[in-house]
Amino acid sequence: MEVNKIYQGHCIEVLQTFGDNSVDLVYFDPPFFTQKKHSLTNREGSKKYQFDDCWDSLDSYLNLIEECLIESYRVLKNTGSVFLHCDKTASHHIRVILDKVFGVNNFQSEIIWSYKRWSNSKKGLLNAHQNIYFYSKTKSFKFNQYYTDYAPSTNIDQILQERKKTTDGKSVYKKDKNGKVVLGKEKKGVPLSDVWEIPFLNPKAKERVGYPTQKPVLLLKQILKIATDKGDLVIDPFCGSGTSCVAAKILERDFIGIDSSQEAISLANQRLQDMLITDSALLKKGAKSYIEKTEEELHLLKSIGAIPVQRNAGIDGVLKSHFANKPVPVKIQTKSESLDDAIEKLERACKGKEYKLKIVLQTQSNTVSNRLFGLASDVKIIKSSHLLLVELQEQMMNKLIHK
Amino acid sequence: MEVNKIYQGHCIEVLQTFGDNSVDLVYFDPPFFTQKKHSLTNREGSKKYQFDDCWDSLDSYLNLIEECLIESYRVLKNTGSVFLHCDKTASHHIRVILDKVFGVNNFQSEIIWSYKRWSNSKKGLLNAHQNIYFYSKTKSFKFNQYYTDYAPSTNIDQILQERKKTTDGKSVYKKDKNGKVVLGKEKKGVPLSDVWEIPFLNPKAKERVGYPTQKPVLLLKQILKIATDKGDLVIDPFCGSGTSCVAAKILERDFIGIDSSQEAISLANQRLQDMLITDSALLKKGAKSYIEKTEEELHLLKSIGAIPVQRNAGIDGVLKSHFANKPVPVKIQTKSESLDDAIEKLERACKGKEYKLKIVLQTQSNTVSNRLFGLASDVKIIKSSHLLLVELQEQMMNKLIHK
DNA sequence: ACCGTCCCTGAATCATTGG
DNA sequence: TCCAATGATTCAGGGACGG
Repeated sequence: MEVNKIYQGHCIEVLQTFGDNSVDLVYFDPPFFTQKKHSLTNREGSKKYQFDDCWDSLDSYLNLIEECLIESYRVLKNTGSVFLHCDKTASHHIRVILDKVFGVNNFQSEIIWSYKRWSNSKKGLLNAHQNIYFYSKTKSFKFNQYYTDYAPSTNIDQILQERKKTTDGKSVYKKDKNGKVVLGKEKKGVPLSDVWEIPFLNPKAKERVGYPTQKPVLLLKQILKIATDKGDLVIDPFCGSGTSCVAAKILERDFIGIDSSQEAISLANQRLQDMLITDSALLKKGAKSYIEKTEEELHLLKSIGAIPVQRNAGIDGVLKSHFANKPVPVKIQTKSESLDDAIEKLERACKGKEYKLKIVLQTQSNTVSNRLFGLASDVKIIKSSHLLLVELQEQMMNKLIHK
Repeated sequence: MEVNKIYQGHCIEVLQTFGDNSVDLVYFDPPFFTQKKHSLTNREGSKKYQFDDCWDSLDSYLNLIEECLIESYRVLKNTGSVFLHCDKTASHHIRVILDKVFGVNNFQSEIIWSYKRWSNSKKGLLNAHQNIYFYSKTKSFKFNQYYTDYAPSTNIDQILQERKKTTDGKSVYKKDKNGKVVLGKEKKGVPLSDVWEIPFLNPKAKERVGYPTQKPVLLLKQILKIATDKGDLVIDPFCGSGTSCVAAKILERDFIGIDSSQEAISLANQRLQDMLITDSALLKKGAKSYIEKTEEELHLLKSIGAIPVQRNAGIDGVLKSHFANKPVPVKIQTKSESLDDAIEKLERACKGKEYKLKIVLQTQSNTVSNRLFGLASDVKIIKSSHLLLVELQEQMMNKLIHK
């Protein structure tokens, strides 16, 4: 059989043409049993891709999955494994099948792909994850240990210090004769956990090709990295728009894609030529880079019932409840700002918008604003409780001194 | 049946004594199916023998779960729901049972409790989550929507603008005839998602009591908050060390715990008793009940640079920096308290201690204190920024009306 | 009870502007 | 020309509504 190609056909029939023990990884991303038709138009609006995820019954769906998994099991090498991607709808039934086909003891992990996404008005909790089941064919499966950064709260410096036991059995940090701490051997980081926070493919991302249920390349790369080496063979029996194939090509793994839809295959082939991958700014810079407020500012905002605003200079928050049917923007005076500066910045940020009330939270005990006199401004000043406290203490101090 | 009590016995037998449609929430945290560990412990030693007596087979384990779920279903009100906490070993089988007993359509969410954990040297991915299945008895289940912060990458100032559809179906921001953007209605925040990152143990509280599978109180509180109201009845048929009972008590829900082990029950009662002892101690000082600080109070305290103090009726926090070489106690006026009440409580709590400054944070716009006149009290009143805001808005409203 | 259609959301990218 | 700030845009997937 030829690798690095996408085959058209029913996945079981195509799989049957492959030999035993020849594949390193099966990435299995079947329809999720949503009983819905999924359709999406591509970016130019020229083509509409859709696939039917409607089934006669749960049993007929599960039968297909089972047969396909049996074939997958057969073609896998002894060091191989399967990653089965599904969502809450049928995950439990599918895992029962996986137990049956691969064996309970070859269950390795339930990977949770978690993401933030635009919300909706559902009663209940917002859906924000999908499940990936990781089963190996045997105990001697291939696994590349992968280390992530330490949690931000971890004191890395401390971890790097060497430790010793004192005579009374306590563990303390070792110090040399000059009293300096001894740095220990290199630590690799924390082993990758089974909860993966990877951004959902945003509607605006160029990586999107218009195929429904498209997965981010990043997710597939992570799977391929931990379960295969360069040159290994990856099979995706429901390849759809071919994300797994793209990831395999990037990481120099061989791949075989299978899909029943000719349209999907053309699309996947197109992607393999273009290799259009956008790297997520969010992931590159980190979610923290968007946060520009200090803890104190956040507490102050929340204590007055405001939602923090991170992406607008001049506005630090918006009150949850409107005033006169309009939102109320809030600006916190910074240490280096005069009250007038703060007011001006807020005014500027509100240009072109009809607010009925704007708030500046005064945090510094400087003189009263000059700007407000004689001006018909709807900016109002409110002193922070902390400022009131500081002013009170100053007053009391003065009294104590004068005694 | 008596509430706020822990019963000893087989969960099914105890459940059978309860009436139909009488319970608001069942928190179901069964023992893990330890069939696999059974053989492991045989090799390693006799330490874990306590677990291996339970189950002959997976089927007998699942039978127990099923019977117990059937009883749980019976006792639940139509607005009630069940939260079933389980471990990956048998979670899929248990969910099949849940589908059977509660109905596929009453599946609401698979909650992922994810946590950071110390790494081990296991081959494969680090286990860092557990699953909680949320099923309701009927469609009209009780659910308290709970809103969280927007993602830092969201431009909230922008999404407050109203939108409209153009003739060609695109969504654009609405503008009035003067070219100004039109501001839309109030936003509450983002609905809580089904992935909950909660630390294994609350780092601040000395929560651990030594029971093997103890769950953090925070996790249980979150469940109770979204699925019950004050005064509702919560049942935990496998209550173990009684975390759910503790959470229920904190949040003023009624609870019934059931466990077969007398040891577990003593432990759970001990935990509840500890809370009671604190209560009675507080009663002597004049407190009414165990009060938990709300998030608002915590933000208020932190915004003025105070450290929250738990479980002291007269003092809610202490300032980080001393005044005149003495600590400064802070009390927040509660909604139902008059300013004088608050002052009196603070004074009483401070009796016998030489503070140079005591602060009451006024949160309600009631009349000025009478008590302070003519009294040489060192209690000082500071208005919360939120109160200042509310007063300002009232003033402005009055002006608008009088025009 | 069951379609199809429309409306509403907000995360995060892309596009444009401004310095 | 480059960078940061911010305005514009997309679309899954709920609910509501109408037939």
